[in-house]
Amino acid sequence: MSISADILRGHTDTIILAQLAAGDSYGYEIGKNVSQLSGGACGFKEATLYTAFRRLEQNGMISSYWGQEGPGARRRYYAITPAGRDQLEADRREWSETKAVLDALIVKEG
Amino acid sequence: MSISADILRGHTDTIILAQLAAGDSYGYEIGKNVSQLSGGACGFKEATLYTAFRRLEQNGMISSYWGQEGPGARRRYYAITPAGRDQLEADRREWSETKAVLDALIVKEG
DNA sequence: CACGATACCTTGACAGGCGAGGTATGTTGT
DNA sequence: ACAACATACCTCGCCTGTCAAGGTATCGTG
Repeated sequence: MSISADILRGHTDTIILAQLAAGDSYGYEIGKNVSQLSGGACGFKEATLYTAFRRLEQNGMISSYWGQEGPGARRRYYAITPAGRDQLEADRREWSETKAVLDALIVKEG
Repeated sequence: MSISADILRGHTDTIILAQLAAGDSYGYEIGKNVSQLSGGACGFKEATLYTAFRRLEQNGMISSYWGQEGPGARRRYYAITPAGRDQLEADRREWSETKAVLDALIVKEG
């Protein structure tokens, strides 16, 4: 986990939306995927993840439903909403600008 | 201010260190520089800035001294310490990794 | 039947950003 | 002379997102 929580802060929702843009998924899986995709550089703590789901659902960015697996641990699936896709678009644009701005502020001297 | 505070969070100290790496400066000036360098995309609120100075000084990343201007508003100058430069190096490396990881998580689908 | 993996959830503490408020000096306009 | 604004500093307390710690339930394996 070489990327600190404070730096990830603010990207949590975006990362979740990006995962859901590829298809419905559930908490445990999203957590695993993020760890894997980041090469272990970062990952969500469970509390962080579920807090984010509540927030996103309350804001209408995602919706949820219980999966119909046979017997076994139940899963709550999440789906991105149209509003969520709009938000993701905006977040991606913001991320693009963030990179440019922080490169100017952090990487370059003075 | 198109870059949200939550995204900037965690970069505050790094940005200040990067500014001070180019030479001693004081709060008001650093604030102006950051706004300018970011093209108005982001900026520090005063409270944020001065909180960060306290934190950085307490952690030995910067030191401070009062400027000797003639009459006029007094300025407290800050200088980066060797430990601060080490931290800045580490932060820059982390930023580099952050860009790669978040590109993988946010920009690419699934 | 114990143990680990899967899978969900809540509570309370903590830390950083910042709105709101304050102080003091110098300059500029009327 | 006096108001208004820019410079320049500071603190208090709220808000929000993260997360350690704790909990629940099911399934497969030894």
